[in-house]
Amino acid sequence: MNRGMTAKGLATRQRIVVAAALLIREKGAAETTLDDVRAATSTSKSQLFHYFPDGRIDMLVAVARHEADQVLEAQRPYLDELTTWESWQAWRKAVLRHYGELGRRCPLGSLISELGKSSPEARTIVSDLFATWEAALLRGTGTLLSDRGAAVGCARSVLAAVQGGVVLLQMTDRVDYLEAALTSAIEPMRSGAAAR
Amino acid sequence: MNRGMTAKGLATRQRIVVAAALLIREKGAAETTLDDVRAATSTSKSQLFHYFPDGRIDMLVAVARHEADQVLEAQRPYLDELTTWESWQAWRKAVLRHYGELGRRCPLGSLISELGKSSPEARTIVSDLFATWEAALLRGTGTLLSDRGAAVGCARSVLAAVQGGVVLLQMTDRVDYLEAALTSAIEPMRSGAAAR
DNA sequence: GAAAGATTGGACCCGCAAGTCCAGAATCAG
DNA sequence: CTGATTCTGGACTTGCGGGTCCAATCTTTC
Repeated sequence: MNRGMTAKGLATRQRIVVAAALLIREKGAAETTLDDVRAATSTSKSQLFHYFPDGRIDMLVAVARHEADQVLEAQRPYLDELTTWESWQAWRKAVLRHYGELGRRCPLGSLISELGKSSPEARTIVSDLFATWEAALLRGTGTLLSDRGAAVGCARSVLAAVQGGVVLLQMTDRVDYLEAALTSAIEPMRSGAAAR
Repeated sequence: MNRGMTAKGLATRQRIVVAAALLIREKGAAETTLDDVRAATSTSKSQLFHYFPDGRIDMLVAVARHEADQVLEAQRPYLDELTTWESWQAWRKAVLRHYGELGRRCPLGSLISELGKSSPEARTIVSDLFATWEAALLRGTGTLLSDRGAAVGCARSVLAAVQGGVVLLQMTDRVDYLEAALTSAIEPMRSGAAAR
Protein backbone atom coordinates (compact mmCIF):
# COMPACT_ATOMS: atom_id res chain seq x y z
CA MET A 1 0.00 0.00 0.00
CA ASN A 2 0.84 3.66 -0.09
CA ARG A 3 2.86 3.03 -3.22
CA GLY A 4 4.87 6.21 -3.09
CA MET A 5 2.34 8.60 -1.76
CA THR A 6 3.01 11.43 0.61
CA ALA A 7 0.72 12.14 3.53
CA LYS A 8 -0.23 15.29 1.72
CA GLY A 9 -1.02 13.32 -1.38
CA LEU A 10 -3.15 10.88 0.55
CA ALA A 11 -5.06 13.74 2.11
CA THR A 12 -5.74 15.30 -1.27
CA ARG A 13 -6.92 12.01 -2.62
CA GLN A 14 -9.27 11.57 0.29
CA ARG A 15 -10.54 15.11 -0.14
CA ILE A 16 -11.39 14.31 -3.73
CA VAL A 17 -13.22 11.13 -2.85
CA VAL A 18 -15.33 12.75 -0.17
CA ALA A 19 -16.21 15.76 -2.28
CA ALA A 20 -17.04 13.60 -5.27
CA ALA A 21 -19.26 11.44 -3.09
CA LEU A 22 -21.16 14.50 -1.97
CA LEU A 23 -21.61 15.76 -5.51
CA ILE A 24 -22.79 12.37 -6.64
CA ARG A 25 -25.31 12.14 -3.85
CA GLU A 26 -26.80 15.38 -5.03
CA LYS A 27 -26.69 15.11 -8.78
CA GLY A 28 -26.08 11.46 -9.49
CA ALA A 29 -22.95 9.92 -10.95
CA ALA A 30 -23.89 10.47 -14.56
CA GLU A 31 -24.28 14.22 -14.23
CA THR A 32 -21.16 14.66 -12.15
CA THR A 33 -18.27 15.64 -14.39
CA LEU A 34 -14.61 15.70 -13.63
CA ASP A 35 -14.80 19.44 -13.94
CA ASP A 36 -17.41 19.58 -11.21
CA VAL A 37 -15.15 17.60 -8.94
CA ARG A 38 -12.19 19.75 -9.89
CA ALA A 39 -14.11 22.90 -9.04
CA ALA A 40 -15.52 21.53 -5.78
CA THR A 41 -12.10 20.46 -4.55
CA SER A 42 -10.01 23.33 -5.93
CA THR A 43 -7.78 20.89 -7.69
CA SER A 44 -6.60 20.55 -11.24
CA LYS A 45 -7.24 18.05 -13.96
CA SER A 46 -3.78 16.65 -13.58
CA GLN A 47 -4.35 15.86 -9.92
CA LEU A 48 -7.47 13.91 -10.71
CA PHE A 49 -5.54 11.78 -13.13
CA HIS A 50 -2.58 11.63 -10.82
CA TYR A 51 -4.59 10.00 -8.06
CA PHE A 52 -6.88 8.06 -10.33
CA PRO A 53 -4.70 6.97 -13.23
CA ASP A 54 -7.52 5.23 -15.02
CA GLY A 55 -9.54 8.39 -14.93
CA ARG A 56 -13.17 8.84 -14.19
CA ILE A 57 -14.04 5.19 -13.71
CA ASP A 58 -11.18 4.74 -11.33
CA MET A 59 -12.43 7.63 -9.27
CA LEU A 60 -16.01 6.40 -9.26
CA VAL A 61 -14.87 3.03 -7.99
CA ALA A 62 -13.08 4.73 -5.13
CA VAL A 63 -16.22 6.68 -4.32
CA ALA A 64 -18.28 3.51 -4.46
CA ARG A 65 -15.94 1.84 -2.01
CA HIS A 66 -16.26 4.81 0.29
CA GLU A 67 -20.04 4.82 0.09
CA ALA A 68 -20.24 1.10 0.68
CA ASP A 69 -18.45 1.63 3.96
CA GLN A 70 -20.90 4.34 4.92
CA VAL A 71 -23.83 1.98 4.46
CA LEU A 72 -22.64 -0.32 7.19
CA GLU A 73 -21.39 2.56 9.30
CA ALA A 74 -24.89 4.02 9.41
CA GLN A 75 -26.18 0.87 11.07
CA ARG A 76 -23.63 0.72 13.79
CA PRO A 77 -23.52 -0.13 16.57
CA TYR A 78 -26.90 -1.85 16.23
CA LEU A 79 -25.92 -4.12 13.40
CA ASP A 80 -23.42 -5.97 15.55
CA GLU A 81 -25.71 -6.46 18.53
CA LEU A 82 -28.82 -8.15 17.18
CA THR A 83 -29.11 -10.63 20.01
CA THR A 84 -32.46 -9.64 21.48
CA TRP A 85 -35.85 -8.66 20.18
CA GLU A 86 -35.34 -5.16 21.59
CA SER A 87 -32.07 -4.78 19.73
CA TRP A 88 -33.77 -5.73 16.47
CA GLN A 89 -36.31 -3.04 17.07
CA ALA A 90 -33.56 -0.53 17.79
CA TRP A 91 -31.82 -1.51 14.57
CA ARG A 92 -35.04 -1.20 12.63
CA LYS A 93 -35.54 2.26 14.00
CA ALA A 94 -32.01 3.30 13.08
CA VAL A 95 -32.46 2.03 9.55
CA LEU A 96 -35.74 3.87 9.17
CA ARG A 97 -34.26 7.08 10.47
CA HIS A 98 -31.20 6.87 8.29
CA TYR A 99 -32.99 6.20 5.03
CA GLY A 100 -35.73 8.61 5.94
CA GLU A 101 -33.10 11.32 6.16
CA LEU A 102 -31.43 10.24 2.96
CA GLY A 103 -34.75 10.42 1.19
CA ARG A 104 -34.43 10.18 -2.52
CA ARG A 105 -30.67 10.27 -2.61
CA CYS A 106 -29.16 6.85 -3.10
CA PRO A 107 -25.41 6.98 -2.59
CA LEU A 108 -24.65 3.77 -4.39
CA GLY A 109 -27.50 3.55 -6.84
CA SER A 110 -26.41 5.85 -9.62
CA LEU A 111 -22.83 4.82 -9.08
CA ILE A 112 -23.52 1.15 -9.66
CA SER A 113 -25.84 1.68 -12.55
CA GLU A 114 -23.02 3.53 -14.31
CA LEU A 115 -20.17 1.27 -13.26
CA GLY A 116 -22.00 -2.03 -13.33
CA LYS A 117 -21.26 -2.95 -16.89
CA SER A 118 -17.80 -1.49 -17.34
CA SER A 119 -16.24 -2.31 -14.02
CA PRO A 120 -16.48 -5.78 -12.51
CA GLU A 121 -14.67 -4.30 -9.53
CA ALA A 122 -17.71 -2.23 -8.69
CA ARG A 123 -19.86 -5.32 -8.67
CA THR A 124 -17.46 -6.92 -6.25
CA ILE A 125 -17.71 -3.97 -3.91
CA VAL A 126 -21.48 -4.32 -3.77
CA SER A 127 -21.59 -8.05 -3.39
CA ASP A 128 -18.98 -7.83 -0.65
CA LEU A 129 -21.13 -5.24 1.04
CA PHE A 130 -24.14 -7.49 0.88
CA ALA A 131 -22.14 -10.46 2.06
CA THR A 132 -20.90 -8.80 5.23
CA TRP A 133 -24.30 -7.25 5.78
CA GLU A 134 -25.97 -10.61 5.47
CA ALA A 135 -23.41 -12.19 7.76
CA ALA A 136 -24.14 -9.63 10.45
CA LEU A 137 -27.87 -10.19 10.13
CA LEU A 138 -27.33 -13.92 10.22
CA ARG A 139 -25.44 -13.67 13.49
CA GLY A 140 -28.57 -12.02 14.86
CA THR A 141 -31.16 -14.38 13.43
CA GLY A 142 -28.95 -17.33 14.34
CA THR A 143 -29.03 -16.53 18.02
CA LEU A 144 -32.79 -16.06 18.10
CA LEU A 145 -33.93 -18.82 15.80
CA SER A 146 -33.01 -22.36 16.64
CA ASP A 147 -33.61 -23.72 13.15
CA ARG A 148 -30.59 -22.97 11.02
CA GLY A 149 -32.49 -22.91 7.73
CA ALA A 150 -35.03 -20.51 9.14
CA ALA A 151 -32.26 -18.24 10.39
CA VAL A 152 -30.62 -18.11 6.97
CA GLY A 153 -33.90 -17.46 5.19
CA CYS A 154 -34.85 -14.82 7.69
CA ALA A 155 -31.57 -12.96 7.33
CA ARG A 156 -31.99 -12.96 3.58
CA SER A 157 -35.53 -11.73 3.66
CA VAL A 158 -34.62 -8.98 6.08
CA LEU A 159 -31.88 -7.84 3.73
CA ALA A 160 -34.30 -7.95 0.83
CA ALA A 161 -36.84 -6.03 2.85
CA VAL A 162 -34.39 -3.20 3.40
CA GLN A 163 -33.41 -3.08 -0.25
CA GLY A 164 -36.97 -3.20 -1.46
CA GLY A 165 -38.14 -0.66 1.05
CA VAL A 166 -35.39 1.72 0.03
CA VAL A 167 -36.15 1.30 -3.65
CA LEU A 168 -39.78 2.11 -3.02
CA LEU A 169 -38.84 5.01 -0.78
CA GLN A 170 -36.78 6.51 -3.55
CA MET A 171 -39.46 6.06 -6.15
CA THR A 172 -42.47 7.12 -4.14
CA ASP A 173 -41.02 9.31 -1.38
CA ARG A 174 -42.91 7.27 1.15
CA VAL A 175 -41.35 5.32 4.00
CA ASP A 176 -44.46 3.20 4.49
CA TYR A 177 -43.07 0.37 2.42
CA LEU A 178 -39.80 0.22 4.27
CA GLU A 179 -41.68 0.30 7.56
CA ALA A 180 -44.06 -2.47 6.58
CA ALA A 181 -41.37 -4.62 5.03
CA LEU A 182 -39.06 -4.36 8.02
CA THR A 183 -41.85 -5.00 10.49
CA SER A 184 -42.96 -8.15 8.79
CA ALA A 185 -39.45 -9.36 8.02
CA ILE A 186 -38.24 -9.24 11.60
CA GLU A 187 -41.51 -10.57 12.98
CA PRO A 188 -40.19 -14.15 13.33
CA MET A 189 -37.60 -12.80 15.73
CA ARG A 190 -40.19 -11.78 18.26
CA SER A 191 -41.53 -15.25 18.85
CA GLY A 192 -38.01 -16.57 18.45
CA ALA A 193 -36.91 -14.41 21.34
CA ALA A 194 -39.91 -15.43 23.41
CA ALA A 195 -39.14 -19.11 22.86
CA ARG A 196 -35.66 -18.84 24.27
CA MET B 1 -54.37 10.90 -29.73
CA ASN B 2 -52.90 9.97 -33.07
CA ARG B 3 -52.37 13.63 -33.81
CA GLY B 4 -51.79 13.27 -37.49
CA MET B 5 -50.00 10.00 -37.63
CA THR B 6 -50.38 7.41 -40.31
CA ALA B 7 -50.64 3.73 -39.53
CA LYS B 8 -47.24 3.40 -41.10
CA GLY B 9 -45.89 6.12 -38.89
CA LEU B 10 -47.34 4.51 -35.80
CA ALA B 11 -45.76 1.21 -36.77
CA THR B 12 -42.37 2.81 -37.22
CA ARG B 13 -42.64 4.52 -33.90
CA GLN B 14 -43.50 1.27 -32.22
CA ARG B 15 -40.63 -0.48 -33.99
CA ILE B 16 -38.28 2.12 -32.57
CA VAL B 17 -39.61 1.77 -29.04
CA VAL B 18 -39.33 -2.01 -29.05
CA ALA B 19 -35.87 -2.05 -30.54
CA ALA B 20 -34.66 0.63 -28.16
CA ALA B 21 -36.07 -1.31 -25.23
CA LEU B 22 -34.11 -4.36 -26.31
CA LEU B 23 -30.90 -2.42 -26.69
CA ILE B 24 -31.38 -0.82 -23.32
CA ARG B 25 -31.97 -4.16 -21.66
CA GLU B 26 -28.65 -5.33 -22.98
CA LYS B 27 -26.42 -2.31 -22.58
CA GLY B 28 -28.26 -0.02 -20.24
CA ALA B 29 -29.81 3.32 -21.08
CA ALA B 30 -26.67 5.35 -20.60
CA GLU B 31 -24.64 3.39 -23.16
CA THR B 32 -27.42 3.28 -25.71
CA THR B 33 -26.94 6.09 -28.19
CA LEU B 34 -29.37 7.41 -30.74
CA ASP B 35 -27.03 6.05 -33.36
CA ASP B 36 -27.35 2.57 -31.90
CA VAL B 37 -31.09 2.80 -32.12
CA ARG B 38 -30.88 4.20 -35.61
CA ALA B 39 -28.72 1.32 -36.72
CA ALA B 40 -30.82 -1.32 -35.02
CA THR B 41 -34.01 -0.07 -36.59
CA SER B 42 -32.68 0.94 -40.00
CA THR B 43 -34.07 4.39 -39.58
CA SER B 44 -32.57 7.84 -39.87
CA LYS B 45 -31.82 10.56 -37.40
CA SER B 46 -34.70 12.62 -38.68
CA GLN B 47 -37.19 9.86 -37.97
CA LEU B 48 -36.06 9.60 -34.40
CA PHE B 49 -36.66 13.29 -33.92
CA HIS B 50 -39.83 13.14 -35.95
CA TYR B 51 -41.44 10.63 -33.62
CA PHE B 52 -39.81 11.92 -30.47
CA PRO B 53 -39.70 15.69 -30.92
CA ASP B 54 -37.96 16.29 -27.63
CA GLY B 55 -35.22 13.92 -28.63
CA ARG B 56 -33.52 11.31 -26.60
CA ILE B 57 -35.33 11.92 -23.32
CA ASP B 58 -38.65 11.76 -25.07
CA MET B 59 -37.75 8.39 -26.53
CA LEU B 60 -36.52 7.04 -23.22
CA VAL B 61 -39.78 8.00 -21.57
CA ALA B 62 -41.68 6.09 -24.24
CA VAL B 63 -39.48 3.07 -23.64
CA ALA B 64 -39.99 3.37 -19.90
CA ARG B 65 -43.74 3.40 -20.40
CA HIS B 66 -43.45 0.32 -22.55
CA GLU B 67 -41.31 -1.51 -20.03
CA ALA B 68 -43.60 -0.59 -17.17
CA ASP B 69 -46.42 -2.32 -18.98
CA GLN B 70 -44.28 -5.41 -19.44
CA VAL B 71 -43.68 -5.67 -15.72
CA LEU B 72 -47.35 -6.18 -14.97
CA GLU B 73 -47.84 -8.26 -18.09
CA ALA B 74 -45.29 -10.76 -16.87
CA GLN B 75 -47.37 -11.43 -13.78
CA ARG B 76 -50.61 -12.08 -15.54
CA PRO B 77 -52.95 -13.71 -15.17
CA TYR B 78 -51.85 -14.58 -11.65
CA LEU B 79 -51.71 -11.03 -10.38
CA ASP B 80 -55.44 -10.59 -10.80
CA GLU B 81 -56.45 -13.82 -9.11
CA LEU B 82 -54.79 -13.78 -5.71
CA THR B 83 -57.82 -15.07 -3.86
CA THR B 84 -56.47 -18.34 -2.48
CA TRP B 85 -53.30 -19.56 -0.90
CA GLU B 86 -52.64 -21.72 -3.94
CA SER B 87 -52.96 -18.74 -6.25
CA TRP B 88 -50.42 -16.83 -4.20
CA GLN B 89 -48.02 -19.70 -4.58
CA ALA B 90 -48.62 -19.78 -8.31
CA TRP B 91 -47.96 -16.06 -8.52
CA ARG B 92 -44.79 -16.43 -6.48
CA LYS B 93 -43.60 -19.11 -8.84
CA ALA B 94 -44.31 -16.96 -11.89
CA VAL B 95 -42.42 -14.05 -10.41
CA LEU B 96 -39.45 -16.23 -9.59
CA ARG B 97 -39.38 -17.71 -13.05
CA HIS B 98 -39.69 -14.36 -14.77
CA TYR B 99 -36.95 -12.59 -12.86
CA GLY B 100 -34.81 -15.68 -12.92
CA GLU B 101 -34.91 -15.52 -16.69
CA LEU B 102 -34.26 -11.81 -16.77
CA GLY B 103 -31.24 -12.31 -14.59
CA ARG B 104 -29.09 -9.26 -14.37
CA ARG B 105 -30.99 -7.23 -16.90
CA CYS B 106 -33.28 -4.72 -15.30
CA PRO B 107 -35.54 -3.16 -17.89
CA LEU B 108 -36.49 -0.13 -15.87
CA GLY B 109 -33.48 0.32 -13.64
CA SER B 110 -31.03 2.09 -15.87
CA LEU B 111 -33.85 3.97 -17.52
CA ILE B 112 -35.08 5.49 -14.30
CA SER B 113 -31.67 6.24 -12.95
CA GLU B 114 -31.03 8.33 -16.06
CA LEU B 115 -34.45 9.92 -16.36
CA GLY B 116 -35.19 10.32 -12.68
CA LYS B 117 -33.76 13.79 -12.26
CA SER B 118 -34.54 15.35 -15.61
CA SER B 119 -37.99 13.96 -16.27
CA PRO B 120 -40.69 14.06 -13.63
CA GLU B 121 -42.82 12.17 -16.13
CA ALA B 122 -40.62 9.13 -15.73
CA ARG B 123 -41.12 9.20 -12.00
CA THR B 124 -44.84 9.28 -12.55
CA ILE B 125 -44.66 6.21 -14.73
CA VAL B 126 -42.93 4.27 -12.01
CA SER B 127 -45.10 5.41 -9.17
CA ASP B 128 -48.17 4.62 -11.23
CA LEU B 129 -46.75 1.19 -11.88
CA PHE B 130 -46.22 0.62 -8.19
CA ALA B 131 -49.65 1.98 -7.37
CA THR B 132 -51.52 -0.42 -9.64
CA TRP B 133 -49.24 -3.24 -8.59
CA GLU B 134 -49.91 -2.54 -4.94
CA ALA B 135 -53.63 -2.28 -5.62
CA ALA B 136 -53.65 -5.70 -7.23
CA LEU B 137 -51.75 -7.21 -4.33
CA LEU B 138 -54.07 -5.49 -1.90
CA ARG B 139 -57.10 -7.05 -3.55
CA GLY B 140 -55.45 -10.37 -2.82
CA THR B 141 -54.38 -9.74 0.74
CA GLY B 142 -57.71 -8.07 1.44
CA THR B 143 -59.68 -11.18 0.66
CA LEU B 144 -57.47 -13.42 2.77
CA LEU B 145 -56.82 -11.19 5.76
CA SER B 146 -59.75 -9.92 7.74
CA ASP B 147 -57.83 -7.08 9.38
CA ARG B 148 -57.64 -4.19 6.97
CA GLY B 149 -54.44 -2.76 8.42
CA ALA B 150 -52.75 -6.12 8.18
CA ALA B 151 -53.83 -6.49 4.57
CA VAL B 152 -52.38 -3.13 3.62
CA GLY B 153 -49.13 -3.78 5.42
CA CYS B 154 -48.85 -7.20 3.91
CA ALA B 155 -49.39 -5.95 0.38
CA ARG B 156 -46.69 -3.36 0.91
CA SER B 157 -44.21 -5.78 2.33
CA VAL B 158 -44.83 -8.22 -0.51
CA LEU B 159 -44.13 -5.47 -3.00
CA ALA B 160 -40.98 -4.52 -1.13
CA ALA B 161 -39.94 -8.15 -1.03
CA VAL B 162 -40.12 -8.38 -4.80
CA GLN B 163 -38.16 -5.18 -5.29
CA GLY B 164 -35.53 -6.11 -2.77
CA GLY B 165 -35.21 -9.62 -4.08
CA VAL B 166 -34.74 -8.33 -7.60
CA VAL B 167 -32.13 -5.81 -6.55
CA LEU B 168 -30.20 -8.54 -4.81
CA LEU B 169 -30.63 -10.86 -7.75
CA GLN B 170 -29.11 -8.30 -10.03
CA MET B 171 -26.20 -7.58 -7.77
CA THR B 172 -25.36 -11.10 -6.71
CA ASP B 173 -26.77 -13.28 -9.49
CA ARG B 174 -28.53 -15.37 -6.88
CA VAL B 175 -32.27 -15.91 -6.64
CA ASP B 176 -32.07 -17.07 -3.04
CA TYR B 177 -32.94 -13.66 -1.69
CA LEU B 178 -35.99 -13.27 -3.85
CA GLU B 179 -37.11 -16.75 -2.90
CA ALA B 180 -36.66 -16.18 0.81
CA ALA B 181 -38.22 -12.73 0.74
CA LEU B 182 -41.28 -13.86 -1.17
CA THR B 183 -41.76 -16.91 0.98
CA SER B 184 -41.71 -14.99 4.19
CA ALA B 185 -43.73 -12.06 2.83
CA ILE B 186 -46.67 -14.15 1.71
CA GLU B 187 -46.53 -16.38 4.77
CA PRO B 188 -49.37 -14.52 6.55
CA MET B 189 -51.60 -15.50 3.66
CA ARG B 190 -51.36 -19.16 4.45
CA SER B 191 -52.86 -18.89 7.90
CA GLY B 192 -55.20 -16.24 6.58
CA ALA B 193 -56.54 -18.69 4.04
CA ALA B 194 -56.85 -21.40 6.66
CA ALA B 195 -58.84 -19.10 8.92
CA ARG B 196 -61.51 -18.38 6.35
C1' DG C 1 -54.58 13.91 -60.05
C1' DA C 2 -52.86 17.45 -57.34
C1' DA C 3 -52.24 19.85 -53.07
C1' DA C 4 -51.25 19.13 -48.28
C1' DG C 5 -49.15 16.79 -45.03
C1' DA C 6 -46.68 12.80 -43.24
C1' DT C 7 -42.46 10.15 -43.70
C1' DT C 8 -37.64 9.34 -44.77
C1' DG C 9 -32.43 10.00 -45.81
C1' DG C 10 -28.35 11.73 -44.43
C1' DA C 11 -25.00 15.45 -44.24
C1' DC C 12 -23.75 18.83 -41.04
C1' DC C 13 -23.06 21.47 -36.68
C1' DC C 14 -21.58 22.04 -32.12
C1' DG C 15 -20.75 21.66 -27.29
C1' DC C 16 -19.30 19.03 -23.68
C1' DA C 17 -16.47 16.36 -21.00
C1' DA C 18 -12.73 12.88 -20.83
C1' DG C 19 -8.15 12.52 -21.32
C1' DT C 20 -3.12 14.34 -22.59
C1' DC C 21 0.94 16.97 -21.83
C1' DC C 22 4.47 19.60 -20.02
C1' DA C 23 6.41 22.71 -17.11
C1' DG C 24 6.92 24.48 -12.49
C1' DA C 25 6.48 24.14 -7.28
C1' DA C 26 6.77 21.49 -3.20
C1' DT C 27 8.61 17.71 -0.60
C1' DC C 28 11.45 13.85 0.61
C1' DA C 29 15.63 10.78 1.04
C1' DG C 30 20.37 10.28 2.02
C1' DC D 1 22.53 20.37 0.25
C1' DT D 2 20.89 18.24 -3.76
C1' DG D 3 18.96 15.13 -6.77
C1' DA D 4 14.90 12.48 -7.17
C1' DT D 5 10.16 12.11 -6.75
C1' DT D 6 5.82 13.58 -5.88
C1' DC D 7 2.41 17.13 -6.35
C1' DT D 8 0.04 20.87 -8.80
C1' DG D 9 -1.65 24.19 -12.54
C1' DG D 10 -3.85 24.75 -16.62
C1' DA D 11 -3.83 24.93 -21.67
C1' DC D 12 -4.81 21.85 -25.33
C1' DT D 13 -6.64 17.92 -28.10
C1' DT D 14 -10.13 14.75 -29.32
C1' DG D 15 -14.09 12.08 -30.09
C1' DC D 16 -18.54 11.12 -29.22
C1' DG D 17 -23.20 11.88 -29.50
C1' DG D 18 -27.30 14.84 -29.37
C1' DG D 19 -29.60 17.90 -32.16
C1' DT D 20 -30.56 20.74 -36.72
C1' DC D 21 -31.76 21.22 -41.48
C1' DC D 22 -33.45 20.63 -45.95
C1' DA D 23 -34.58 18.20 -49.72
C1' DA D 24 -36.65 14.05 -51.49
C1' DT D 25 -40.44 10.59 -51.35
C1' DC D 26 -44.61 8.42 -50.06
C1' DT D 27 -49.79 8.85 -48.38
C1' DT D 28 -53.85 10.70 -47.67
C1' DT D 29 -57.70 13.41 -49.02
C1' DC D 30 -60.93 15.71 -51.87
